[in-house]
Amino acid sequence: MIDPRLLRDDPDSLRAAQEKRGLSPEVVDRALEADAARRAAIADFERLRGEQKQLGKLIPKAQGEEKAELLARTKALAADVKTAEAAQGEAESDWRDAIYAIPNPAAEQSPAGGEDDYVVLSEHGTPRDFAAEGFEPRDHVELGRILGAIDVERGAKVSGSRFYYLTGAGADLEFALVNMAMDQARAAGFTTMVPPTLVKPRAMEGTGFLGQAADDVYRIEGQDTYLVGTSEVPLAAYHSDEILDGETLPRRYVAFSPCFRKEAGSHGKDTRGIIRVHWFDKVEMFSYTTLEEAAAEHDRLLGWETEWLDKLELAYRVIDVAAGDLGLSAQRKFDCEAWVPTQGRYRELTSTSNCTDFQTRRLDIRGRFDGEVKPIATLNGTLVAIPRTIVAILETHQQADGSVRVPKALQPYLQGREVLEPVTGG
RNA sequence: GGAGGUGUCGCCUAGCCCGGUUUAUGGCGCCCGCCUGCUAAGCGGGUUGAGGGUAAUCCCCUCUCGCGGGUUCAAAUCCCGCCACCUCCGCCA
Repeated sequence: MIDPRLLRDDPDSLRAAQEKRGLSPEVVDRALEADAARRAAIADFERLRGEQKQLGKLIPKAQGEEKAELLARTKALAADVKTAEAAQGEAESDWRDAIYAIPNPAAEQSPAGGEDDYVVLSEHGTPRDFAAEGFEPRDHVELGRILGAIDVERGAKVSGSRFYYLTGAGADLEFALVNMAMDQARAAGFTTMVPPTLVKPRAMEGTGFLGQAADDVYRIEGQDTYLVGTSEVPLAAYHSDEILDGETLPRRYVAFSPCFRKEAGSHGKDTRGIIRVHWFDKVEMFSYTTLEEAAAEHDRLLGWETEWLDKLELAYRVIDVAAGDLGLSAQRKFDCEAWVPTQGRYRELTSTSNCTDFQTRRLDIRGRFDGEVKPIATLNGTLVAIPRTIVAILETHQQADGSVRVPKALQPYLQGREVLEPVTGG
């Protein structure tokens, strides 16, 4: 959630932030009204409650007629207190709903507009020129079949569309990537984690995935729990209701977890292959730090992502995602998009977001600094999302005979293999 | 899944049976001050968090004894439901 003080002190900045995202400023006015109503309800309740407590203290000392009279008065008052308390509760929940609907205002540097209004920050490597090399590149589905690495037919047979099996070299590739990613993160000082991926509503809502994004989330039938779409959720909720010692910041965690996404509303998009799937495994970086340090930490996360992509010898670019495409929680977001040869375009491989204090306010996470309790920031960044990374590696490093060269840095994690060779049968 | 037990302001703990004088006791830790060649000890004070009033870091008020309801003029205390943990039984990778 946004800082309630900001709503009261500078609603115009929030209206402007809504405009920048291409959204209506109406939610701001609704929240302002709810805030006023809430404060009035609080004052009302507290006045009555205070009176009740004052009178209540006199009762044990009173005797006879005086006592009877006090009891009569407080009895009447008790009903009013109850009514006022209920009204306050309602006003609080209206206010909460209103303020929860306001997204994190985008950073000043974030470009205004929607999905297509991103700004390219940098380009790394050069897309391979297969025409010059004299052969037509195969797409990852074909390569996956040749290498015995990806089985989408049987994935669909067993689990439905957008599911797959990683087999043989494909499965080996996943473990290699995960281990390599974990090693990189560990070396950078991250604490490794394997988090739960089935979570309560609090964790989901706290990270901003139950608003408009709820359509994309799997809910367990008959149970108030959700499958997470990213380990950002359990990593953010990890410290919920805690006050962290400021001395221990930044706290950096790296988690391996499966991710589940309904991909509602993306019918017809990326139907071929494993670019867009309902389940995939991912290694995710997560930082808790001070608000002052958040932007610098964001740059560091991006640095670890580019270091990773460089080691995989991929061609990619970094974009500054536009305000309207940030999602509820992020204040700024960088996507790393790798070149996918058979698509002739860049596709998102990793992404890093600065959520400032938006999630920590919802999850009641704060820091203590020289005795003072203050809000802190959370940031997240992908190190490796398995299927898309496999797509980029296979397509980028393929050779004319259908084999795939293994990037040098990855070789030690693949039993020293330098090339993935085609297999026969299936 | 069944039975029993436990959940108090950082940690430990008193209070709960018998509701009100509890602004929740005491210890440890921590902070400030005093004292003391230094250190330790000793003495005094402070030490949950949130929200509202306010220009306000002073002050006043409300909420906070796992969570949510209920009873009552009044709930840490009585009643109901839920959650977590522990012990035992059952089941199970």
